[in-house]
Amino acid sequence: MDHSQSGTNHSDSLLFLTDEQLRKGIEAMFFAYRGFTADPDRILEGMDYGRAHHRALHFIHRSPGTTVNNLLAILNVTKQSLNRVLRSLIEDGLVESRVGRTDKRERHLHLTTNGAALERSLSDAQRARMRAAYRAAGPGAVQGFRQVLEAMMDAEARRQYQSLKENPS
Amino acid sequence: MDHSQSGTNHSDSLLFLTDEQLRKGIEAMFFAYRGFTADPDRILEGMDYGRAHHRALHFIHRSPGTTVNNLLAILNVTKQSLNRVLRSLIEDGLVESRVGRTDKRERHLHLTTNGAALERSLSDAQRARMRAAYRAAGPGAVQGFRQVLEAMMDAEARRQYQSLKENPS
DNA sequence: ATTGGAAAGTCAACAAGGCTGACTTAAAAT
DNA sequence: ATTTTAAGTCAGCCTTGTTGACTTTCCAAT
Repeated sequence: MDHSQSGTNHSDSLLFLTDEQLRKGIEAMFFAYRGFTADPDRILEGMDYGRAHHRALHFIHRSPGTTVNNLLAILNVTKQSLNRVLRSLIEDGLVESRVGRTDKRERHLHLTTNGAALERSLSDAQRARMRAAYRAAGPGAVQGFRQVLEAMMDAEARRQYQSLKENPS
Repeated sequence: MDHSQSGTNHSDSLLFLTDEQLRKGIEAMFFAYRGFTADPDRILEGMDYGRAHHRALHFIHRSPGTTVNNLLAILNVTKQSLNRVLRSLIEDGLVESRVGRTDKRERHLHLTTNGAALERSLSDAQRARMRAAYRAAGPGAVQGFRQVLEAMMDAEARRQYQSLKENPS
């Protein structure tokens, strides 16, 4: 790769993207993601839970009855890592694991009443921030935001994101 | 908070934001951040370094001569945590720590030639993805993306983000 | 000039949440 | 009947975050 221009190029594309513009985008992602996770993190600190538990609760809420394997594919962690999280959620009565009726090897995951309550308090906080950000940025910004994020995903993540999109619970 | 409508509200704002729209934004952040960090993570795996080292290299490159305290404020970690990372970078000759000339308690951080080379390979990869995402999303999307991210930051992070903005290296 | 406090660094101990590898059980698929 | 798949578990390791206690250096105010 040619570094003599540090990658800046004003001539070979539809957009004029300077390294400076790209770097601001990178830094915006870094600082914004911190804000994005801040409220749920605050709620969970002091409980025995962390961000990993939040993710599990979110996607079980999103796709009730999902299997462990489905969840592994979405979260992109090892089953040992997920299992530690799920075990504590099940032991604490926030998640229920039901043996599959057609395929008894599978475990189908559901939130209990308590689990749904915690998930809601976490997602309320996160939605409140997202709502405030959307409103501050204005209607036009929302679409651009989602378009850039979607284009930033790996192909497999985008597939998962879109299939969640098409399958609203 | 009233959950009877799960937070959906079509009447008290400029924007019509359903919980579904907000949740898609949340999931977009989750999947996109994974893509955002994927390329540098791949480069660093196998080296003794991780994401924490990447962050330090990025902001030292961004603000050469920054002090340890400045870096702590930006990264929002404890000095013990940062110190472990900085120590390995200094030992390996990627970062240089210079005693301050006016205030000798301070250490001013600079990338060495080797440090700058690694930082460049990391940021080249990250910029390439950001550039591709921007181009795929189109010119209008870029501004919306940045506006929403900026509005999503905590006040202090936004201040830091903007002061980096106003002070291009 | 002394002292108080800030900046930096270090040590020890710990926790969350990733990982690999090896292994079991049960059930489905071939 | 055998192989493969889904789930779960145990042990051990790594990175990166945390607290708390402590030292050294050095500026700045009294």
